[in-house]
Amino acid sequence: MTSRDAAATKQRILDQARGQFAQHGYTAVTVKGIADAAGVSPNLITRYFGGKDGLFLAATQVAIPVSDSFDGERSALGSRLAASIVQRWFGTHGDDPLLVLQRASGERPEAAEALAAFLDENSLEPLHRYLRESGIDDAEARSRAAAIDAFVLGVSTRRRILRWQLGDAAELHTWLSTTIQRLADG
Amino acid sequence: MTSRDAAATKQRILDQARGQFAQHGYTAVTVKGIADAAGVSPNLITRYFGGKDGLFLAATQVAIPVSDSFDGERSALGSRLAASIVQRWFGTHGDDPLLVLQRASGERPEAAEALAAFLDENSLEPLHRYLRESGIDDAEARSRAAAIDAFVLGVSTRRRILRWQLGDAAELHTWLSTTIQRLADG
DNA sequence: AGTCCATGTGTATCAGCGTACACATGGAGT
DNA sequence: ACTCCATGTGTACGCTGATACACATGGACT
Repeated sequence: MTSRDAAATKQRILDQARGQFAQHGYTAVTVKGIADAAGVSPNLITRYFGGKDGLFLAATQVAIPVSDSFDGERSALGSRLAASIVQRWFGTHGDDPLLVLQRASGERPEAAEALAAFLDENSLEPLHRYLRESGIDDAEARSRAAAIDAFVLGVSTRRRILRWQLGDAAELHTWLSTTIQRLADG
Repeated sequence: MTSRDAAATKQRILDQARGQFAQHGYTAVTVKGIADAAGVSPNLITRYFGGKDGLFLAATQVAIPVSDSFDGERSALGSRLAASIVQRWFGTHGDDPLLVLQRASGERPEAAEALAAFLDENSLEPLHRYLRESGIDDAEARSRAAAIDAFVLGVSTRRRILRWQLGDAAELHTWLSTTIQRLADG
């Protein structure tokens, strides 16, 4: 029907793909399933993305968020990080490519690598640098950075993989904020 | 060949199944793959476990560890928990049914539920109770328990899903111990 | 030695998946 | 009005996965 707009159709397919991959991983998701959800024939997926593999690849292109959480006093680091996380979870529309990567990490080794690399670059390393620059000894900074990183990943996993119930945004912010601050200050 | 011992064969199948499910989830693993790895015809899986589903079910039966980590002073809680975790990771042979549950959580909803329930019962709740009994206000105890729980899950995910490198057992113990203690003490 | 059942295999079947190939059709440009 | 290509579909095909069915065989027991 008629909407005969290639760009929009592509986007619809991509959205549905991300949604299903984010929920069920790679193998368990079928091309036909995605096509049906997008209201399209399976062939279009082959045409537009070169096949299931290409579609998956396209669905995992992660937009790197410019994080300003690492500018400012350490006393408010927890608050800034918490705000950034809460916003990412409650504010963003559509499924997170990072979740797709985590879900598919067992079936596609490169997904695990990509996710690990992303977390290293965008969480672990910046944290480490920030803490060190705030006057903390290198080894200790590394240790605390790893703790915060693991904590955040754990919360994310609890919430998105295991469907955790954790109150509203404000409550979540408070909890994340104080916990992260605690880990940062030692 | 020749070993014609039903119990042993069953166990071999089960071990291989756990290994593959723990690595790749459910759908991506094939009955033939497990059978080959176990040196057996696929039919035996149908016969002994009633099919792929039954095998998965059998592979996720988790032996509940009697935890003594919650006996003792709070000042050493981190150390006791860390020891328990390290031992579980370095000491145990074979793959962890809990990892199977986590990996399959997207493809089999009941796996996600089972894992969440297990963590609630064996991590979150005991922690909450322990902290409260050690004289901490209820809401605060709940908050700290959730923090420790999420942190441990995060470390586990980083390590097992994303193949984290984190030194030897002793080093890991120290880090876990101090971090958990920090979260417990507030 | 002979019987019989637990233990295991070879082959066939059926369904579903990904995708290639031929075909339809709307709509922009002339 | 006509052409033509981008956009989309219907059908078919090969492959693989799970499992059902018929068959083989070792070894415990008489």
